[in-house]
Amino acid sequence: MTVPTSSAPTQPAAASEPDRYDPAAVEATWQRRWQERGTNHVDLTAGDPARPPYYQLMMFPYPSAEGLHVGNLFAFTGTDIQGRFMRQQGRTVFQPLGFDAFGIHSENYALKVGAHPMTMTPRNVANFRRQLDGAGLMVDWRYSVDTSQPDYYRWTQWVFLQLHKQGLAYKKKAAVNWCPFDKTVLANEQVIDGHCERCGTAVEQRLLEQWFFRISDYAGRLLDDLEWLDWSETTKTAQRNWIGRSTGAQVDFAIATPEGDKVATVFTTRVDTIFGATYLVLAPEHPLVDVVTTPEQRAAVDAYREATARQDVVSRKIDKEKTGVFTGATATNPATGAPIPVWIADYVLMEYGTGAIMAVPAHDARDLEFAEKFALPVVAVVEGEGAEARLVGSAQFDGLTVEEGKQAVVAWLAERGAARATTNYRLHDWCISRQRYWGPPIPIVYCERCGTVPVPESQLPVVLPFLEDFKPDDSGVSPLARDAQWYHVACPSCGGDARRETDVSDTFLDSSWYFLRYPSADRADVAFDRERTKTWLPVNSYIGGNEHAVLHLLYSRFVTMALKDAGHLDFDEPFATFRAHGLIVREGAKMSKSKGNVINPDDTIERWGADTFRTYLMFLGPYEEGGDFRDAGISGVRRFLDRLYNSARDMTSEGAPDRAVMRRLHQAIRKVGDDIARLSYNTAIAEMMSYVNVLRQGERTPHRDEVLPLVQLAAAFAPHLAEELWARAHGADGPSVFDAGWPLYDSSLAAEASATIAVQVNGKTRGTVQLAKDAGQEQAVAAAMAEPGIAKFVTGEPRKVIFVAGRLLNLVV
RNA sequence: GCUCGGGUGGCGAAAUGGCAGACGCGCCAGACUUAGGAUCUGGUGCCGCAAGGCGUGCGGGUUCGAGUCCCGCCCCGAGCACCA
Repeated sequence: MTVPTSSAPTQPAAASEPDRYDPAAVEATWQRRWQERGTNHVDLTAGDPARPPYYQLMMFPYPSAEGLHVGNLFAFTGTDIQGRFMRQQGRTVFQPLGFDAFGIHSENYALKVGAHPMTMTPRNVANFRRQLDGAGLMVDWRYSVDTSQPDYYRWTQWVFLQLHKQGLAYKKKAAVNWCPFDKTVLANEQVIDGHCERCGTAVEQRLLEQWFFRISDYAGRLLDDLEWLDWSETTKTAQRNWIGRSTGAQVDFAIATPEGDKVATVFTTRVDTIFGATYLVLAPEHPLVDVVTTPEQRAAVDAYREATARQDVVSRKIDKEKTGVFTGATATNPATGAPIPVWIADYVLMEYGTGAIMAVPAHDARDLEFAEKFALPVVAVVEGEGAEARLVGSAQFDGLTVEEGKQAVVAWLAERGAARATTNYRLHDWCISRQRYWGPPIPIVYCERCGTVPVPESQLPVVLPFLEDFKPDDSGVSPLARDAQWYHVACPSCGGDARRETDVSDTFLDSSWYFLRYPSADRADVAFDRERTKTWLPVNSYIGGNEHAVLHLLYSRFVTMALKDAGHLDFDEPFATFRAHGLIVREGAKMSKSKGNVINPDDTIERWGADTFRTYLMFLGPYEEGGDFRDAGISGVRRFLDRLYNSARDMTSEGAPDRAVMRRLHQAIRKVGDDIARLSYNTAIAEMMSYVNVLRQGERTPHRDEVLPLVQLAAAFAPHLAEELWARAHGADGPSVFDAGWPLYDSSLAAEASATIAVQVNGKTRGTVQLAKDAGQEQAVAAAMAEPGIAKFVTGEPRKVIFVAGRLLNLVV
């Protein structure tokens, strides 16, 4: 009773043999049909008010030459299930996908294999498309992006100009992280433990002119919104750590010099300990150092400053041994009036706070280490630990708690104009300059007469020229400078001789706004269309890896806020909901090429089928925690899909469905729906397996009404198989199973007639009794006492009886 | 050091304070088979013949009842870190 649907020849089987699930044939058929029928196409006007728009976003991949990684597939499948499920729930789902094709990664790979990124990238993208379609993702490719194409990066450059217009882009000569291997500047976010995130080389300090974005201006907003954003807690925590708010106070210390008093302002989070501040430390680069240093100390101070300047960023932060030099100057502690010495030391950083601290060695480990090394006084002003801590030796503040002390001391100092409460952020401005080739040229022109001139929007894109030799060098200048024809340009302002900015922008700028582009990807005249943006954004649901918790997600939020402030958007936050998925490992170990334990999706799909692969990836463990891919386990999922297939093959429409089976079905409808919605895919699959076991119990012939709803439940996980079985039941030309809705849940059908009650005696489970659903305590006790196995533990009258209807009875004797 | 996660059978894992181990892998036994690395059925936390006892990293506590809540530790993973 099956409708032959596959154009691919099925295995020639003996007439007596029933047909078997053939994933390759089913998947080829449906991938073709989806394409022919435009099943994955979405109407971006979202014209049907009964089907409200739902923007489901997945993190677009970098199209590597190696092809799709299982990690990609794990991420995409988990997102795809959400998108397909929402479509079944009646939403108009937009679930686009594109390619993050620019960047050092591609460029380095091209250099390594002697290829050119401009020719290599389209090949890689095509291979990714093939693999992604083979995995059965519900993607509307009509709205895709490739960040390395001029029709995309034209608008990346436009985004730069919008930020520039607002004064959020600026150039400064700065000590930057320089990777001597990749020969480029790295953002702080790309330096891991002093090493380049990409190649692992130790990062050096270099002074270069760089373009920065003033993300630090947005630190407060970026932090505050985390309060209400519906994001994975792990991601929010990572962002909070990164932004690093600390509240405290700035305090002014007068330093005596021959030209009169100078003021050194320090930042402290422990102003309550000011009575214990026994010396002052300035960062070596602090502008006051020159002013306050005495002639006797000048030589020592200069030598120390020079040594610090020579030191690279890495060793300054990693050498924990305290060093420093006395300036010869004396400051006055504004709380005690006592003279305290002024030192310089490289453990105080110019970039953070005010570049100066008051040292309280009694209550700060770093200050203590320094004080001990240089024999500076240590004065304790807090006694006790934690909540018990009280101020001592602090004049009128004695006896206050730390918190009370902070308030009182800052207020007292503020009265004399010597202090003010402030907030500091650890977040640094975002350096977007890259002295590399494979990225969008920063749209700036330098004119001798007009200075720094932004390229007019009408002249975008500034096209990245094809450079035969794009290899970076040690000059600190981008390879683009070598293309004289490109480099020399007429000033857009005066028409005179000018030269182009040769830096390209950071890949993270490309990806900071791609979700805005998707709905308008077909538009050549605007970055993003007002109406489409209004319909589709903010993104309803974003799912991706936590490796982007700070970089990509923070930058996207910042750029969105900046574009909003410029009047281009009317929302602050781009992603209403974000969920971080876990990491996938294999047999307990991280997958890596060097270990040779990488799973090749092509091989796995060929062997097991895409539907089995998808479902198994989701079955490994909790989606948000990741999972362990064990090769042996996949057969269980395949067995499940086989049984689903066989159930549909064998099902009958004669007679009526079984009541008990239908009860289990309705319980499953509810649980699977709830579980998918909360990304608990592994338990959703377990529930379906459990139901199939009921369905096939004793090799019974299942009823059509028992089987088809299961096909719908499984559809998001195994879309090809579900379409096939659905089409066989409803005709090959009928609507897609994804437009057939979600099976109706009927709580009266799901309800159990009787309940199994656990009976405990003194909290130990001694047995169970079967009771009517609405049975009361008396009936429960009577039933329990009628069981000899239970009654023998009950001596005399129970002292107390705990009864939880439908669940448990506890007799306390 | 600070901030988050997480520690449960042989393995991957389930469990609104209410029968710990659902579901799957593996394993054992059986059925069907010329065959089984196919399929189906049953079993499978540990100790014990059994009755029963013991079991969710360790130690306390709250509760009629704790994997779950509280306190103190230990271990694993992630983020931040001379950030004042």
